[in-house]
Amino acid sequence: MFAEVIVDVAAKQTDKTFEYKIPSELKNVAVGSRVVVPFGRRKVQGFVVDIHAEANYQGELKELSLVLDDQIPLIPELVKLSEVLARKLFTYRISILQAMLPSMLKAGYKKNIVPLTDSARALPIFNGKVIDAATVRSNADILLINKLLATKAAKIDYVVKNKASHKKDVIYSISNSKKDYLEILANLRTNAFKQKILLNDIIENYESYPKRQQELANLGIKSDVLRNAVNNNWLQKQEVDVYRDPTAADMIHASKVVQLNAEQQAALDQINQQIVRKNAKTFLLEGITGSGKTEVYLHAIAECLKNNKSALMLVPEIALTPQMVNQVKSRFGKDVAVLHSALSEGEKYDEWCRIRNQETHVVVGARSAIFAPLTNIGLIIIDEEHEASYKQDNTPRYHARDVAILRSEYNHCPLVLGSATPSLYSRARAQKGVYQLLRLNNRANNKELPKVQIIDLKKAMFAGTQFDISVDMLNVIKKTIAKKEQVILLLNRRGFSNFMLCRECGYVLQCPNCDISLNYHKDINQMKCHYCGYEINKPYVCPKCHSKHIIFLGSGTQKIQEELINMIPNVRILRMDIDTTRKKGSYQKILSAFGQGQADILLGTQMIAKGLDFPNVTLVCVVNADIGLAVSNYNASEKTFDLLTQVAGRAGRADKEGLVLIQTYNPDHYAIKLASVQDYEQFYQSEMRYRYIGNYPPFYFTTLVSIVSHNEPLAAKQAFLVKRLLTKKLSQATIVLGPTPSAIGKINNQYFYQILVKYKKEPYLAETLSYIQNYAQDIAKNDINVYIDQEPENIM
DNA sequence: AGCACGCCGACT
DNA sequence: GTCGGCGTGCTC
Ligand SMILES: [Zn+2]
Ligand SMILES: [Zn+2]
Repeated sequence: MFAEVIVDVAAKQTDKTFEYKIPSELKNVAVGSRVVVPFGRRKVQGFVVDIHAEANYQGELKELSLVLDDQIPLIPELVKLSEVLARKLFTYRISILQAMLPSMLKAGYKKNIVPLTDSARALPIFNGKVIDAATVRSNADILLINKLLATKAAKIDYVVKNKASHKKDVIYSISNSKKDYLEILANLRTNAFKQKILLNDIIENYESYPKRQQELANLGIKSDVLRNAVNNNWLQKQEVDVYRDPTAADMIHASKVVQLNAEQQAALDQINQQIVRKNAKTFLLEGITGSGKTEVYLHAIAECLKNNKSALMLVPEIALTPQMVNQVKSRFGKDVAVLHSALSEGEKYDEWCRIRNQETHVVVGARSAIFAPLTNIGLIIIDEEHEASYKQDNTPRYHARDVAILRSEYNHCPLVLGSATPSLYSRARAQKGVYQLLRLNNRANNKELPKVQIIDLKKAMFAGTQFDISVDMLNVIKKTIAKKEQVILLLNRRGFSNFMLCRECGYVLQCPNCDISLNYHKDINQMKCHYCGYEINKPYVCPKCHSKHIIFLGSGTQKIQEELINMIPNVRILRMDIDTTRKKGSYQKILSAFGQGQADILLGTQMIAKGLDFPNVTLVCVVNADIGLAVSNYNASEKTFDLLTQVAGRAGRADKEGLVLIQTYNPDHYAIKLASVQDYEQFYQSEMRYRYIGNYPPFYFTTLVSIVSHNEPLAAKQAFLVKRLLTKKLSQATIVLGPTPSAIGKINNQYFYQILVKYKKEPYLAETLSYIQNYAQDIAKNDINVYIDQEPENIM
C-alpha cells in the first residue's frame, strides 16, 4: 500500500503530496494519520491524506518511518476540508492542517551529532555521548564537527520530537479477596503501622479500589509502603491516562430547562425542523440584547443530542467566560468539551482528545474550535456572528463563518448565526434569502431597555484638566457611586499604550525593524514591539540625546484613571485594557472582582463591552463614541454601532433603572443615534445605502493582495506589475485599487504594498491570484512574497 | 523550509 | 590548493 503525505514544510515548492510506501509492520496507517517520513536528508512530520494500492510515483519510493498517534488525529472530513481551504485561502495545505490541530501535535525538530569512531567519542565535545547540534556554537567547534562529518567520524541524526503525551496517574488495584487481606493484616508485625493503615483501608473501603496514589498518600501511605505492598502482591501498580480537566473541581449543578416564550419557540421550531431533516440550511438569528438567544441555542443542542447527533457552538473568545461555560455544562454535563485559549497546552490537547474519542458530543469554543474533530454534527452555532475575532488575523486567514458553512454542507446540518447586531454581510444575505432570517424582538424577561442620553461634546464643559470627561458625565458618575451602585466606563480606543518620549529632543523610541514605536511592558520592565516581538530593556536616558528627561506616556485608560482619582475622592477603580489583561486569567479576575463589588468603576476599552452582566451596574458611560467613526475604515460605523448597542445592553436590570451616557462630537451621526434606541434594522438600512454609494462590501467582495519585500523599490515595482496584471486579466466591472504602501511603513524589516480587488463576480479570480503567486516566485525568486487575504477586516 | 551541490573569489 | 560565500535546485 502507498500513502500520499503532506509534509510539515511550509513552502510553495513542497505544497503538494509526497508518496511513500507503507511498510507492512506499520499497522493503523489511515487517511488522517500523523506520521514521520524521510524527506531528503532529514526526517519530518507529515499527514496521510490518501492511501492507494498502486504506486503512482515513477521514481524510487521511501517508506513511512513511524505512526505517531494511537487515535488517528484527522477525521476524513477535515482532511478533505484542508484541501478546499488551502485553495480558497491561497495558503499551504500544511498550514491549514496545523491550524486544525492542537499545538501539542506540532512536531519539534532536533539534530543530533553522533560520534562514530572511538577517537571521536573520546573527544571532550562528545564525552562519549550524542550531542544536540544546536549546542555547537563556537567557530572552533563548528570547524571540528565539520571535519568529523567529512571524515565519517560522526554523523547527523535527524529527530522528530513528538510532544503529545497524556498525563499519567498511578493507580493501585487489588486482586485478593477481603478474607485474604484480613489474614495478611493479622500476620503483620506489631510495629508495621503504615502497612496496617493500608490494609485497614483496603478492608474497609474494598469497593472503592483501585485508588490513585494521591488518595493513598493522603492517608499517610508513602511510596515505600506501596512498593512493599506491590512486591508482596497485595496491590498491583498501573499507569493510566487521565484527562487534564480544568473544571473538574467546579461543582456544576444541573439547571432546569427554561420555558421559551412564543417567539423563541417559533425560532427553535424552524431550527429543529432542519436538524431532523438533515438540511444544510443557514439561519440568521437576529435577537435584540436580552431576547434569550442562548436559550434557543441550548434547546436546539438538546434536540440535536436527542437525534444522536453532536453539536458545535462558537462563542467569541472574550465571551467564553466560566459563566457561559457553566450555562452549557449545567445543561449537558460531561457531554461538553470546551476549547479555550486560556487552557494550557495540555488541557487543550486533552479536551481535544475527548472530542476525538467521541466521549463528548457538545463542543463550545472560540474561533479555532470550528475545526473540532466532531463527527456526525447535527448543528453548528456561531454566537455574536458579527465579531471580527472570528476572522483569524494571521495565516491561515480563515473566517470561522465560512468554515462553518463548509462543515454544515458536509454534515448536512443547519448552521445558526446569532447576533443582536448581525454583520451587514450576513444580514444582506438573509435579505436575499441565502440565509433564513429568524427574529427575536422582545426582551425575554421583560427587562426595561436602559435610557440613553447623548452628550454633545461640542457644547459640553469638561471636568478636570484633560478634555475627556464632561461635567455632566462626572456628576452622574458621582451620584451613582453615592447610591452604592456601580459604573462601567468605556474608552472606545484601541490600546495605544505606553511609549517612550524624550522631553528634551522629542525622540520616540522606535523598533529598529518596524516603523512603529516600542511599547513599555510593565510586567517585564521592557520595551517591546507588537509586530515583530523585538525587546530591549527599559531605557533610563534618551538613546538619542542622552537626556534623563524621558517619560513613558500612559495609555488612555491609565490617564482617565488618574483623572477620576483626582476628581472623585476615595473612588475605587478597576482598569481593564491590554496592559492589565496580558497575563492569563487576569481578565476573569478583574471581572469577578468587579462583580463582587470590589470597585465602584470598571474602566476599560472595548473588551469590557462583553462578558458578565453585573446586576449592580446602573450607569454605563462611553467617553468617546467618535474614535471608531474617525478611523477611515469603511466599516467604522458598523463597529461603532455594534459596540454602543452592546454596552447599552449592560446597564440596568429589572429592579433598577439603567442609564447610558454617550459622549460624542457627532451627536447626529446615524450610528450613534440608532444605537441609542437599539434600532438595528434602521441602522442596517442606512448603512447599506452608504455602502452602496461607496462601492463597499457587502455590495462587493474584497480581496487584499500584499506584495512584500525587504527591498522597498522592489516591492513597489512588483506591486505595479501585479496591478497591471490584475487589471488586464479581470473583468471590466471589477475595481482594482492601489498599490499603496501600508500605513506602517516597514514591519519586521519588510515593506508591504497593498492592492485591493473589489468584485461582484469574478470567475477567474482564483486562477489569476494563484498565477500571480507563482509569477512572484519565478520572477523575483527570493525577496518577494505575495500574501492574499480574502475579505480583509481592515481596508481603506 | 532545509540541505547539498557547485561555482567563484580570497586567503593560507 | 582549500575555505566559505551565495545562487540554484530538490525533497516521494
Ligand atoms: Zn532625547
Ligand atoms: Zn518590530
